[in-house]
Amino acid sequence: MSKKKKIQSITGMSDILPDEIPYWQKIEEATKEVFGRYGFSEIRTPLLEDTALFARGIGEGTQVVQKEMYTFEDRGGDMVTLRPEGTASVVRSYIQNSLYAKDAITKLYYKGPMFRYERPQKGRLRQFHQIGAELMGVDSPLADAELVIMLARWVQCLGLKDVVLQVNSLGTVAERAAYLQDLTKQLEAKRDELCEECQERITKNHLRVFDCKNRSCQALCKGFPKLLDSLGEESKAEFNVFCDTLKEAKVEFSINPLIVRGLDYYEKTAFEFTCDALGSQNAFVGGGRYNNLVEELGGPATPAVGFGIGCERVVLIMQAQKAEQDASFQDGIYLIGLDENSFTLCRRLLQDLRDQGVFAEMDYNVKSMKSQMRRANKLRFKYAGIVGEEECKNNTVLLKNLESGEQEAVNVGDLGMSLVSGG
RNA sequence: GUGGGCGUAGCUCAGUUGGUUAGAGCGCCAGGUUGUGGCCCUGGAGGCCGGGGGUUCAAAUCCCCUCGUUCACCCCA
Repeated sequence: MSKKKKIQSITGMSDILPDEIPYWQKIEEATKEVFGRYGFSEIRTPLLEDTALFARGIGEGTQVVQKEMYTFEDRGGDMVTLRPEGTASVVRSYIQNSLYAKDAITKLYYKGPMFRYERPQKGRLRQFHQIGAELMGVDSPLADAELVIMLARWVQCLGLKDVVLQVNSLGTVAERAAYLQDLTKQLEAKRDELCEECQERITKNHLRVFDCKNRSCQALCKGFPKLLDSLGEESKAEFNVFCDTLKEAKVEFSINPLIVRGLDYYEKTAFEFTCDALGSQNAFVGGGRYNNLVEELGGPATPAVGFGIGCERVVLIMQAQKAEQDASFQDGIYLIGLDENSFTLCRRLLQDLRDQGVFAEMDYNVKSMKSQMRRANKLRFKYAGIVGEEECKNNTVLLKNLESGEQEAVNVGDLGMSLVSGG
């Protein structure tokens, strides 16, 4: 090992190693398959955007914008930011490329890394990956429900267990503003009885008071009005349609009036998928409706609904719930050359087999048979192809099935065929 | 930004009240007589005990600082 100082990855930015890749590929396959079935097309946007996009889109006052963005000045003097979420970029692209002109309804999904400067913990990294979808051009609870149903099927497709879906309605911007004003008044009246943290929340995060762990705060909360109860008739009716549609599709959910979204643009429908396998950060999907964002970013007034999936969190669930890994043998052949001549023949054979579509491997140096056999077994190859003096002379390969232990001499020319048909 | 836990071999961890050449299991490599893997046996490589400073005759062990990591708060996917 070198004595030079080791360089390691940046805090909160981790490698996804080969062992973990199968989970990621399953997730990506399920996404392409399920989202495609619901009419969503993939879109890829840059990781780096004008800082103003997020400041305006997510909300100047949010914690994400104020404290968590990777923002810096580029060489030309412009302020740029590594995207902390995907929706703002998609909406920007939607406007910039006039996607609204192709059809009144636009369905897009994306996947990729996001960046937030936070303290890492279980299920939270500084570079993390999200899969998200946006349905633009429709203001209907049917669209909201469609997304949630799609997600439920996606969860099913991945085989995730013990998943809980919680839904809520935040009301329209006007309804929420009126409610918050009322709530603020009531909170102010009881200010002295609230804990220190909640006193701060009065001005910053009113709704968070509801899930304060402090017992006296909890007791007081029972007396405060709930946002869901204060909605107007229309919002309530829409929320009911949303819930009924989920029920029709046999999607189980519970109504949680405390579900709040952290980004400013959300209104009306809000939802979260959670799983206890995740620890403290237990939500792996969060989403909701945002009817003002497109206009806010300079596009035509366009209602929209969307969600974001935290991929690392999904991987955590899959790992926690994984079934026993089967250590079965995989199709393919490991070639073993016992001497220089045989080894050279094996190298040629290796290339032929690979060209025929066979998964084939071998060493780069002639080693003892024991050593080569051990590696064939370690890599879980179903077949070993042994070549020594005898085989060279007869132009054959001793094909050994490592699973059964049986072996037979096969003509070099027939090897590819017997592997393809017999494998 | 705040608080707690943990940094000893590639991995998981032992290491007694400070006391010789710092250990185990797994993994890796090589052998166990002629050309046969897994199981078993033997051997080997691999550690400035995260880094720096201090106390001491003596520090992996005690103290301080620092870095890293992890969990939680805040907040979020």
